[in-house]
Amino acid sequence: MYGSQGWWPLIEHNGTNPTKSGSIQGYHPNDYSFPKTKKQQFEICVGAILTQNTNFSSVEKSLINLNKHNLLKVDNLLNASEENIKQIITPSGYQNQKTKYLKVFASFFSQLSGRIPSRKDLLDLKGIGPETADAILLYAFAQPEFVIDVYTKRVFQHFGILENTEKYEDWKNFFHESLQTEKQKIQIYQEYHALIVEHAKRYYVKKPHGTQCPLKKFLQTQIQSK
DNA sequence: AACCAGGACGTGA
DNA sequence: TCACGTCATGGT
Repeated sequence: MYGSQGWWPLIEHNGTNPTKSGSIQGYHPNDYSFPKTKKQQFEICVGAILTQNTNFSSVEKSLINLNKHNLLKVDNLLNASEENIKQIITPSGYQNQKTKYLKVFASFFSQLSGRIPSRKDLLDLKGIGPETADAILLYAFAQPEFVIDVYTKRVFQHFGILENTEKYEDWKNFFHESLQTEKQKIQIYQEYHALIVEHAKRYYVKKPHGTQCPLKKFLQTQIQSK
């Protein structure tokens, strides 16, 4: 129903017909060949950190600001002063801590020199938790790591699939086990998470969550009474 | 005007 | 391990 979501959005790309509106027109539906450059790869990582507990439309402003100052290049971000970065990423909030997170990650990223980071190495970085690590791995490095966010939990706990109190890894295992396809796995993981977010934004923001959810038509028998 | 957004960290029990 | 407070801005 919603169609391809075109995640992860990029502020500059050569994709054709970005259909989704937004301040950066960066979505690229049905094109899973991104990131194409190291700068785009780094931009996705920066966006994943900036979007923690923040609306992505606010993150877009910060990303545009960063790009305007040419700070989406790793080396330039490493050389920038913290005060400068703080001011530039103010629109997306938490600028004091996120500036430090970006500095730490930029240092890590530059030392990768093209290699794919391990999940554990990412989690050891201050400011990178399980969700941000998986978002970076899935969308920036095309690794098969399903992303679990608050929306995912909201939708699937509504139908009694799992409880919100389950651990992050348990939620992730459920999706990995349910999506055991070798074919197009990365695309499916990327698309499915984006679709969950889109769906949850429509039916799981206002409380009580999910009252108008059209999936009830298919899953009603699984709703657990409380 | 209160609520929340594509979380993570630090603390004390 | 786990529950809870904190971090900041901007849109609805």
